[in-house]
Amino acid sequence: MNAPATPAASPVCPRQCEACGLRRTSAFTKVGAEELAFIDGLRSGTHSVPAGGTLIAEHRPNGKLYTLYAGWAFRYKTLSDGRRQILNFLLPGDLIGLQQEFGDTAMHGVDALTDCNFCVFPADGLWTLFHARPRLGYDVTWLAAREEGMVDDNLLTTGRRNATERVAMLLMHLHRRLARLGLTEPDGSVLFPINQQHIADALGLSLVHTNKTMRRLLQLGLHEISGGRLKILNPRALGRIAEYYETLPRPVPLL
Amino acid sequence: MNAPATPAASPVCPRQCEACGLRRTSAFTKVGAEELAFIDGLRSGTHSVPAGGTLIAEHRPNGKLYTLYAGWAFRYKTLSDGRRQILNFLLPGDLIGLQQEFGDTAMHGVDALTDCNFCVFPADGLWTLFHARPRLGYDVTWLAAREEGMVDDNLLTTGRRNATERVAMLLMHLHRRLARLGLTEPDGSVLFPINQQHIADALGLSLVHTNKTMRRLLQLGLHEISGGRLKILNPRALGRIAEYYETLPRPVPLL
DNA sequence: CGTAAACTTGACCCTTTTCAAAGCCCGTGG
DNA sequence: CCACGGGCTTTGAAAAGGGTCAAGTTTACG
Repeated sequence: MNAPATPAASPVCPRQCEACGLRRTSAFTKVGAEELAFIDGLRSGTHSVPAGGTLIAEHRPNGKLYTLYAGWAFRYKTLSDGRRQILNFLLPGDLIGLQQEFGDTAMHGVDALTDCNFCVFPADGLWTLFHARPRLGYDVTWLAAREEGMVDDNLLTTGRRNATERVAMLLMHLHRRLARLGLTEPDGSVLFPINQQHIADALGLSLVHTNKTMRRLLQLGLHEISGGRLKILNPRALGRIAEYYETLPRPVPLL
Repeated sequence: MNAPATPAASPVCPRQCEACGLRRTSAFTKVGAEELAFIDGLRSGTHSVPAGGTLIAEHRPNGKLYTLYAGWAFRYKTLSDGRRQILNFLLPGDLIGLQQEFGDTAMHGVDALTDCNFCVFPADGLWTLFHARPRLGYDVTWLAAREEGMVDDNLLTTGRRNATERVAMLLMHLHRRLARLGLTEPDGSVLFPINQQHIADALGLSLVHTNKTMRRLLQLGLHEISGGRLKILNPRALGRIAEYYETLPRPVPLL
């Protein structure tokens, strides 16, 4: 379907946006030379966070905006006694920090799952962007709406699906997103750098129950996880269980 | 704190945005005359939906944008067997339909809880708006980020809080939002046009368990619901249970 | 005053959580 | 080369929170 140059090939953000590995990908909307130059000018630098590190600490809003260039990360919120809810997983191309920018109630942390590289945009960059490049402003809103859509889905999953359905949903969802980024191996497997605790926290389940549920699915031969990679063996069955609907792939804006 | 003219006073959208009852309220950001005129020009009309009716049917995307002028509504998603998850409640001033506009995966229904009046903006209005009025584009993004923040909160609630905490959270959350809109009566009570089924669907609980949980809270004297009105009797206790953090009120953009 | 919708309650069952303890994988250091 | 330790996964058993079923009861309203 799509076999773009994998962004993982060179995981470090290039100096110039024109050399951006992500943009080569068919996953993102094409953007004019002028706009590209503008983005390049707006970008204040890059930042990298090692696996397990935190990009944004909860309750400590920072106005900066980031685009995840390479790696996996996740957004989360916690309660005072340590209960944690993962809001969504972040993959290359995702824009991070909009809520912070607007200094609203939305406070959440962002941690890296693998070594991550981010492009950094200054706090007041958005304002500039909206004025100078309405088209890009529109794109930002698009991205915001898209991310909200993902959280909506997670809310449905967490609120109304049972454990088996939840796991099936998560596997299908992540696999599809990675596939769209061209991050699948020829054998159909994808990198899967999250452990069962992350899955439990994303799905609102306990670790133990998550494990037992995944074990059951595993024994049914619906998927396979080993060596930090995930392979979906029976997408139809998993999709049916999760009531997962494929949506037509569509290029996504990239800041 | 704020005692603005209640929008509910005249529940029908006025012809001209300049006469907008909502804008009189201290809850919304002031906007220049030019921008106001622009919004007025953009607005293609008004629409009203009776209590129980639906503004947007699930899985049937319509490109229009709406601003809820008066009334209560809610966004939801359902599974094929009827399980329903309410994503969030919509109160006056909320912008509706961004996800649709962008035609992404985010498919959800919007139903009216009370008789509702909406201002309608055409499908391609956003594009125009971003180009002609960057400031308003920025506002739209702000609203999108704010709504995502609310869904984030709901996800934490549904995924990691127990039944009692969930109910406490919902009551505090709605009461605060209404208070900010100036929709509290002198006695501190607010309109509360939702039934226990709605609460259950918003919190990811069953109807029966929701009832038992609310009954317990009621007997503790933490709140009071009758005649379609809610009064918080012990905000401190409810807030503590929910681990609810008050955020400083702040004017919100209005389209 | 009658009907329908919404709220309550009790009993029972089951999914999920909690607690506790092994087992496994792997990198480190002796 | 092997023992050791830490993180992650697996399992079992027991408890609990929440779901389901099946009536009632109250309230709203025509």
